[in-house]
Amino acid sequence: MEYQEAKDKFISTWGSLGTLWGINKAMAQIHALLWISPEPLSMEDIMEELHISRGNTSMNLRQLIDWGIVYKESKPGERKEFFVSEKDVQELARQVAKERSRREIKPVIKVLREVSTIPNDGSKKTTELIQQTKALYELADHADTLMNKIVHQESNWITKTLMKLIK
Amino acid sequence: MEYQEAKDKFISTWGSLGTLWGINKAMAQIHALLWISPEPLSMEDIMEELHISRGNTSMNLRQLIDWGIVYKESKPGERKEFFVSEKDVQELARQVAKERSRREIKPVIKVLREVSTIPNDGSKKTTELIQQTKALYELADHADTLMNKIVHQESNWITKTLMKLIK
DNA sequence: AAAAACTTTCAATAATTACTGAAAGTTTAA
DNA sequence: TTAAACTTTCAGTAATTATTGAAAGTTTTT
Repeated sequence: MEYQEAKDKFISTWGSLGTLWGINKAMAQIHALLWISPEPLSMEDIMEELHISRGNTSMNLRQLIDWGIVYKESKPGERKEFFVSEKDVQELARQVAKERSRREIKPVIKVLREVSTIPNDGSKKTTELIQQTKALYELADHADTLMNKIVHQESNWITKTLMKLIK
Repeated sequence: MEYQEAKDKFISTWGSLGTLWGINKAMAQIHALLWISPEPLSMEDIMEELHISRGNTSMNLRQLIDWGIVYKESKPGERKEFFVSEKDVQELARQVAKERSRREIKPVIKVLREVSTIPNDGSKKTTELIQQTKALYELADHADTLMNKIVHQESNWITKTLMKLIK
C-alpha cells in the first residue's frame, strides 16, 4: 500500500467512525485530513481534497473549532485563513472526553438523578424504576468522574493509567 | 414527579441517548422499558407502551437479543413469548463494552495498523501520515485492551477499579 | 391436517439528517 | 469608499435511516 491509498483509507475509515458516535461524516473527514497533513490547509484545499461544498466545509470547520481540536491559523502575506488540527493524541483524547462529558453524559446523569429520587410509594413498579435508574446513575456518575479526572490530569496520565490497568 | 412522569422521562432520555452512539431510538426505548419493568413484557405490551409497530418491535428486539442484553422468556400456559432485560448494571456494561469493541473499535484498529505500517519513502507527508496514525493506533489499542480486560473480569471489577482511580 | 395464535420479513413510505450553492456578510487592500 | 477576496448563512434538495403494515412464515392446538 502506498501513500495515496493509505491516506484515502484512513480518511474514509475515520469518517465512518464519526457517524458511529454522533459526529457527521464530513466533520470527521476534515479532522482526519488535517490530522495527517504536515501543513495548514485552506478551505479551498479541504473542499478540493474531500469533494465537499464550501458551505459544508465552513460549517464543519466551525464545529471542529468548537470541539477544540482544530485551530485557525493565518499565514503572513496570505489573505485567506488556514486550519490545523491539534496534533497531540493525548490532547485530542482529552478534548474529546471533555466535550462528550459535557454534551452527552452530564445531561443523562441529571435525568437519572431526578428519576431515581422520586418518592417511593412502595409499589413494585416504582421500586423497580428507582432501583434500576439508581444503578445506572451510579455507573454513569463514576464513568463521568473518571473522564473528568482524565481531562484535568497532565498529558500522559491516560497512557500511564491504562498501561497500569492492562498489565 | 410521580411514577408515570418519571418513567416517560427515563424512556425518552434513554432513547435519545441511543441515537448518540449508533443504536436507534426504538431499540434504546425498548431496552429502557424492559430495564425498569418488574415483569416480563410481551410484544403487544411493548408496542402499546411505546406506540410502535409490530415489525419495528420485532426487529429491534432481535437486535437487543443479539447484543446480549435482552432475553426471551416463556410463561407456562401462555402461547406468546415474553421479554426481559438483563437487570445487572455491571453485566449490562460488560455486554455493551464487548459489543462495541467487536463492532467498532476492532475494525478501526485494523485499518490504523495497516495504514501506519506502510513503507516510509522519507517524504514529509508520508512521515506525518505514519506518525499520526501510529499515535491513534496505540491509543485505540490500549483502550480496546482495557475494554476487553473489563469484559473478562468478575462482575464488580469495573466499579472497584473506577473507584480506585477516582479517589 | 386445518385452523388459530403468534412472529418475522421486507417493499413502500415517512422522518430525519446532511449537503449544496448562491446570496448576504465581513475584512482587507487599493 | 469601492472593489476584491474571502467566509458564513440558510432555504431548498438530496441522501440516509427508521418505521409501517400486510403478506409470508412458524409453531401449537384441536
